[in-house]
Amino acid sequence: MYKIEINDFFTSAFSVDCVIFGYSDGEIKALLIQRGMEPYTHFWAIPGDLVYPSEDLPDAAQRVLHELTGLENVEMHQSRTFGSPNRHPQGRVITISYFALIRISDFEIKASSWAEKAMWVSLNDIPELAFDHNQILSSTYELLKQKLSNEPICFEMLEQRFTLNEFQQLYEYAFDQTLDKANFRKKIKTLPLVPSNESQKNVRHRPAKLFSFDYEKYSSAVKDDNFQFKL
Amino acid sequence: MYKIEINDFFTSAFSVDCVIFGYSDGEIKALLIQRGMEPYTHFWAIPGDLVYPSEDLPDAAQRVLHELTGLENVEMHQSRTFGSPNRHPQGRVITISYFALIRISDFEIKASSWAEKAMWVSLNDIPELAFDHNQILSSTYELLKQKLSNEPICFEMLEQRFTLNEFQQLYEYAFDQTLDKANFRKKIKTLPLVPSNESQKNVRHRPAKLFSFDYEKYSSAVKDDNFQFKL
DNA sequence: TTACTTATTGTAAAAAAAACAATAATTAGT
DNA sequence: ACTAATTATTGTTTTTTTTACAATAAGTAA
Repeated sequence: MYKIEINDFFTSAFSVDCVIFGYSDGEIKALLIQRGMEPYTHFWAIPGDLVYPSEDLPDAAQRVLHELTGLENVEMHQSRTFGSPNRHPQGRVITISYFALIRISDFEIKASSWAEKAMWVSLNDIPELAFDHNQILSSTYELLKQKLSNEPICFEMLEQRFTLNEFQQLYEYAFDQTLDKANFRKKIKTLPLVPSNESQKNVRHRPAKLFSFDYEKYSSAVKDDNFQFKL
Repeated sequence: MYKIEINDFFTSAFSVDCVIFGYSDGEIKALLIQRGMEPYTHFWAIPGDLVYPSEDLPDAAQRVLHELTGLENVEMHQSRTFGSPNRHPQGRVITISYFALIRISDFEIKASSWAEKAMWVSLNDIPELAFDHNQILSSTYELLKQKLSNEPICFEMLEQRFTLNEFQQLYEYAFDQTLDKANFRKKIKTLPLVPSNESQKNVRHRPAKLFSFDYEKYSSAVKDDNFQFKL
């Protein structure tokens, strides 16, 4: 049997894949690109690419996302790592998936580098994706749902100002259940939601008031009162 | 500027690190080895090693754990991935950490391959470890604690038969709080705990009855009644 | 028999969640 | 100015869950 040498190990590469979630029109969406490059040319995919040999992973995620979609300054968190030996046709490539939630309207997406297109796709309409990206996306969505009930991250994808109904609907969508409106409002009374003096426009009924989430108040409540977000 | 070629990417390696938790004498412990090899010779470390170029990650975790500690057939789950460019002095090595919970008394540990020693170390007494292993261990312990409150994994580290007090004490240790015994027992009434006809031995007071956890009943309850473990 | 500690059951108070009902408010359109 | 439409908002009651605390019965080793 051939004896493996230390250098035989240093023959792999790794990539980062950036699962970016957004919310609009009552649906959670993911940012996808169309590949303009081998392999899987013209397939839709999660934005991702190889990591430079001396680049840190979070930096790589930011760089790759920017190169392919134009998105800048998006802070991502680690999701899972996928490493089947044959997941990449060009060699052994392990991928570390990262994810972030952003407000769709805050960013302009623009396909560049080898991305032919970039667009938001509702989680209900995800096509067949390149590599094992369907698996990456769905496992990251599970992680997202878990975080949604324990951390106030939904406000990263809601508009900066939102109605309480929009807030509720996001949860109803994610957990696939309807919630009692009155009780929902009682529950969120403990959260640091700041009412603005503006309201919904162009609706032919009483408009809902717009609220925003006060992150500072939230983190000081967590520290001082041991407050715990839970929905 | 030097143009990077595809082959420049395929110059990295990756490893798996196996965080094995156990419970005895009222403390959660981790299985550590002492390194008998460069780098970090004689340092204590989490059992881990490089992954073969065409080996799947879960397989690698099992193999490495077996080679270093003698443990066989331990099913592990993925924790996090650590990839700082300089975390390994011999090159770019990303590590994927895996973890498992086992019953200490069910296995005999035996250092082999390049491990000089292998032993269980209480989480209260973890020394300085090789590489970034202190960080890997503590972040995996956080993950463990999170899982402890949502999944019935504690029974993987309790003795196969345990008293309700031992069960309670494990939670008190992990979450660093005392619990009311009467209320704890009411809470766990919904769990499929099967009383055995044996009791504690060699105690000079009424012995506690020994229970075991019925995994089959649990999974069918999850499926049929939508039961959710929560402690 | 005694000391020890657990098992087991109970009760009352407090808090949280769920279910449901009623009223107030605001806008677009007529 | 009025109306239809629909949501916003508050309130009440019931049910369930959690918490706190107490008391008694029971089994074993010394």
